[in-house]
Amino acid sequence: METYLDKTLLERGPDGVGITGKPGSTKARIERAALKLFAAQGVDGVSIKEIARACEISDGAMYRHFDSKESLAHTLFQAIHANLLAMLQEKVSPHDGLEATVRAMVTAYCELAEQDPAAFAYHLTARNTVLARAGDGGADPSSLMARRIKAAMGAGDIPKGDPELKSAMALGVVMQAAEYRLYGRITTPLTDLIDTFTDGVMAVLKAA
Amino acid sequence: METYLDKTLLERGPDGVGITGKPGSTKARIERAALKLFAAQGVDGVSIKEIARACEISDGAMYRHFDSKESLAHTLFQAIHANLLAMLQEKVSPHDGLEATVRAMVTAYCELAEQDPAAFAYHLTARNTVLARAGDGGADPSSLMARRIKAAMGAGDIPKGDPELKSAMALGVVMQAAEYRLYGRITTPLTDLIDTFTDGVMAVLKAA
DNA sequence: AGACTGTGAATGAACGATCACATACCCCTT
DNA sequence: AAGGGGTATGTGATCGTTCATTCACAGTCT
Repeated sequence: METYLDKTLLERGPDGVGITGKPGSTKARIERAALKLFAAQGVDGVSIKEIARACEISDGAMYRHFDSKESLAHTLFQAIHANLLAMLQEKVSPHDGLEATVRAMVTAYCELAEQDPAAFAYHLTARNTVLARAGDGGADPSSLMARRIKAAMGAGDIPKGDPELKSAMALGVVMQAAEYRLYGRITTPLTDLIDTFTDGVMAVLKAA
Repeated sequence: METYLDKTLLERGPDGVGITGKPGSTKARIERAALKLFAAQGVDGVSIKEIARACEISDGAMYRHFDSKESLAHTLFQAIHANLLAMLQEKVSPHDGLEATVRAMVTAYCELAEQDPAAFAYHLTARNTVLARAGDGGADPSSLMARRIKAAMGAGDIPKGDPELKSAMALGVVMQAAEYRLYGRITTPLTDLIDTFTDGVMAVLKAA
């Protein structure tokens, strides 16, 4: 099942750079090829042979670097997820106010989406199929946001309500736009929209 | 590749009711079983045998009712899409103001999500993989929204900007929350949140 | 009799994974 | 500097399985 992701956008990512392997290494080339294909066709829609052909090695060689297709898909997702979380945590400080936290989060998503669209697209489509129900115990961006929102509610900065719900509504503002960008319905680089997103998210949070 | 959709929610849909076939008919039972499985595991993650077993018929009998798995998946998606559009168009009138239009759209999504979570979940995950880039020429809910937003911008009701972008941001408020609901992160029925969503969307649209 | 609906074995293709074998590279000893 | 053993890497044929689809056949209605 093929998607309609913007192919030129997918090619925009770093070239020989993988996720786990050293840039230029075979492992990195496998990861990069797999990432593009997973993003465009879904994990189930891609065969080992296809990935191997895309990075010009034999099927057998794949298994010198990864135990299985499932493990490759899982490794890639976890690495991207960890990377996103790191980008976020590096931008946000515990002393920041709500708006600064929102901006940090928006920026992290926008930067990943523009720097490495394939990684972002794979993360976007796979997050619900691989992330366990309870998540990793609140270590995901959304839980982090929910906690900040709860604190802001307690401090009276924004109206009270279900923090999880408000977090979803806030996240949606950015994520849906990012999805539109991946599918070519929006062409403005997301990094140019950080202010717009921040304002939009703040407006949602302040709404009753 | 299994997802972590809320299984009890998936079961909540109408039982022998399919999409195309008469309720209770074999065709309807196939459609219902396929819908649940597609929603939970993705089209590529489900085999014909699996669907057949789920509705207690033989593999061969499947082909008395559908040409292929792909055609079954496509038929289901198109029917749900058309149904969603009909629900929306029946609620919205050309004379309505922006807020009434927003409310109509929010209501359509929320009602489908609660009445038939499996159909909604499948629509949610499949819309990007099956809907062509240019869509069906603006006959999707989002394009409809974008047109209304553009008109409201022209009338000076909301700040000017890219209607497609604003439409994405507005849609995201509802869709991300709906996704959270499907994955069990929110337990409030979406139909109880129509006011909240409408307010949130309006806040986003009014934001600079 | 004839149309419709169902069965389950069969078919060929594609899949993920493994294997014996080959080549490249590095470090150690001479 | 030369040689040799070991490890890492790559190959492509091959395995058993599963896949979507087809088919001859059998009930079940009208």
